[in-house]
Amino acid sequence: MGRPPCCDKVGIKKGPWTPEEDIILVSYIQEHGPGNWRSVPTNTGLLRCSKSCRLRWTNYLRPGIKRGNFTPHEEGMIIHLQALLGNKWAAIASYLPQRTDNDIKNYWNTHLKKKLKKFQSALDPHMPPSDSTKSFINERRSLEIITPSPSLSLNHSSSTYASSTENISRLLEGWMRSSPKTNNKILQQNTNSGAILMDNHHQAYQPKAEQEGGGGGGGDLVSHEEFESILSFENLNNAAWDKSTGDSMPGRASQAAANDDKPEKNKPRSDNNTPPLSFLEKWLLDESAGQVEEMMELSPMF
DNA sequence: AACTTTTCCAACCGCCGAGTT
DNA sequence: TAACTCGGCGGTTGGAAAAGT
Repeated sequence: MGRPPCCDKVGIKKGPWTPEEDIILVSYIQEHGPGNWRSVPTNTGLLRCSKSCRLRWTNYLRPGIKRGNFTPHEEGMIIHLQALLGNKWAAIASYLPQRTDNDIKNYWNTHLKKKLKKFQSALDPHMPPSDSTKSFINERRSLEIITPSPSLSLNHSSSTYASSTENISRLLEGWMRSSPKTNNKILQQNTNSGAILMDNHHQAYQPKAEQEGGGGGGGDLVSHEEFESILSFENLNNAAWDKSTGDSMPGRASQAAANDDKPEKNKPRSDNNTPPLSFLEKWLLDESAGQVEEMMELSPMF
């Protein structure tokens, strides 16, 4: 017979993750590393299925994730890759190592698809741009080329748990204060095995309080630098992508890194769907991405 | 101010290929 | 070889926040 079931479907919790659950998951992965998701719920006591744990880690908690503020270059890459590969979000994400496939998929569905649609209708000579299109173009010029789009920033309401590494660092900071004994142990492990809480939001993400200039909300935060220095989890950080060989896949990088010593079965299916990196990568990064950027500069839509 | 509509995205669902027994 | 699960993927959705009326 096959393997035993990964988790009992009865009593499985669904919905948004709580800070406490995040901490439990992060702490567990700090200790054991990502992978073997089946054992995560049972070993941690989390009332989540293994899939949910993996998704949470992959999309939000793993180090190296950049959120919000897609740059024009990233937009161009996504548009180009989508045209080339179709809706192979994992494959596309492999060329944008700091982005998750879910993020790219969402961004495509909520932003780029609409923009392309407008762009196409704007290009249609029989359909002169409407006032709304013109204003969109102007808006795009002023907001998204010159400055990051407000809609893309992570200036979400802070009334709900935003599930960012920012919040995790905030939570862990309090957690470390409250139980120094236990946490020293974890810290010890971190020193050996590396940090989980890398935060790559330095440029893209600011807490709301800081953005508003108040600074009150972020005053008691442990800085990202502190966290990085305290917790350096190098073997969980993004796998180095050897661009010269194209042998390894970037993106889902921690997974890839974690899977390096695993059998082939655990490697992403997209491996098979992705054209050889050496070709695409060169084409995208050297030439076409430049063309896209050029197009985006020339085109008011991008 | 109150209500409605739209936007956005975190998370779930179902499927698939591959591995395990 | 069959029956089963795992990990991964893409599509979709629920609900909170934002925008509009």
